[in-house]
Amino acid sequence: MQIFNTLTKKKEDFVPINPPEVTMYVCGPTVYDFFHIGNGRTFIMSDIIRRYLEYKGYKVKYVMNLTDIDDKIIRKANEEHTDTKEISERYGNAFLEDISKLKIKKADVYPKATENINDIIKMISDLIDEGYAYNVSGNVFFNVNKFNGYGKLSGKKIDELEAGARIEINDEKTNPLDFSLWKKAKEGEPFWESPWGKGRPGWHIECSVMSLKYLGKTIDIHAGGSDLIFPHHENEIAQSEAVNKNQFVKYWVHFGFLNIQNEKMSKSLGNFFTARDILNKYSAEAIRLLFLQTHYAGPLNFSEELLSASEKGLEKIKNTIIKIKEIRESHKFGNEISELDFHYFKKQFEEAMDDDFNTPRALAVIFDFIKNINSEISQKEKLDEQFYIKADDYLTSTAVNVLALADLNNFKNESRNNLEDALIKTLIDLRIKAKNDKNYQLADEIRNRLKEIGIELMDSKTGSTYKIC
RNA sequence: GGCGGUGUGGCCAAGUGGUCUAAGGCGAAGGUCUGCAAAACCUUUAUUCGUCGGUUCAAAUCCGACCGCCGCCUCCA
Repeated sequence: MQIFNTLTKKKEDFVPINPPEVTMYVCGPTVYDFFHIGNGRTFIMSDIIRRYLEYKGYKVKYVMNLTDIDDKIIRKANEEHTDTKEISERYGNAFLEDISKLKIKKADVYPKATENINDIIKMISDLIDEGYAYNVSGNVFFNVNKFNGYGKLSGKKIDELEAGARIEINDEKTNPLDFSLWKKAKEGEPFWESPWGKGRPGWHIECSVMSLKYLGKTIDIHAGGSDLIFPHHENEIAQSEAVNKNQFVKYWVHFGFLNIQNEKMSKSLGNFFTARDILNKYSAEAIRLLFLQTHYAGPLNFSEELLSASEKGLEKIKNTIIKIKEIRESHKFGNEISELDFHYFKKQFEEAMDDDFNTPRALAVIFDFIKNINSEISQKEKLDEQFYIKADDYLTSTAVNVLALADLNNFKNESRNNLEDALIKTLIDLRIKAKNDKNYQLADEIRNRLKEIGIELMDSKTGSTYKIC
């Protein structure tokens, strides 16, 4: 398996430090608002990586932090005349709700900055003791010139950055590139006691601290949006490696932006949709399918038209899975044997995913598989049970478990509500009677009226099936 | 100014030296099945990969120039 590593700018063989364990850290949200669907791309694609690693037999330890204290949260709290805790809890909970709706597997831990203040203070103290950081009347900064490898992730050079000179001049810093580890509290701001006085942690330090605390000195994978490469991840490397004297991260993974009309979706441009709003109009699976159709590192132009197209494509996958399940449950098997090479499709799927999580290719394999399955079903009179077992296994392990493009629980709820099921079956029976009497007007009326309330009937030689939309 | 990404059919998108007259999805056209639908299947839908040159027996794929779009360098997934 190969992963493109931002640090080396190459695809590299994936060799975890301590197999079968894989440690993975993903930069989570700052909880000051609902997250937008562009942020959602990072969460979903990280989830795909995690799920595929599990498919490969790795035991993934997955940590995602929640930044629950920072300028934006303070500003929001002031605007609403409340405190930062209320804001961060509100949006932290909303975040957990939304990622759950997006069918993202839970992290092992969602550590919060404010719950790790002591560890943060400890790391800052260590950085000061070792000469990497300095305190200027209550503000502590990291001295980038002290850290040799500064710029190695983003490919930037310190002197060139200085020449760029778009950095705010701050008299307290010895170098404009130095970044805050500890921010002195201003009047009315929330604060924690520290050796440098009342204040709060800077943004970058929390990831270094929590990554170390929950996953160790060197972790396998650290992922996040491309906009975090500089300065956030660069700074994390500097802090962590300065203190730990160990390589911080083995594989850096960065996700491309979600664009709207070719522009990066962002809060500041105002061109965003919250994941929440999108989920009200489209299924989580369609959102996932849309994201999977583009490689994770490239840009993805987002539009509702594309989402609708994905919703259609998803139907094809879902219909096939439902059909296979129904045939298995009804035991309507024959004894015809399929020549279909299931092993080939499994291999193709794995080759695609092994190649830096090439989900567009993996999807092509799945769609190809589905076409073959349906083709077999429509060409042969009755296939044997083995065929359906293998087809079911394949789609469950790939489309359902790795890509989460279908939720088996939902299918069950749809068909297992006994009363509802019996009612619909009664109507179906009556309609078949009408059909047999060539009373097509009545038959069509039953079908149309059921459709109006969201129940779609589909006729086949053996009878009618239904699905709830 | 520095660094990076990207340009493939109507739309989205994979492919980075020969298997490419280019995967897959959406859309469109025709057909099979059906009382009609829906679903599904079959067939068709790029001799061409931003433009112009070059390297090579061979290029969407390598090199050069040019054009277009986007991003990072400031908080940002």
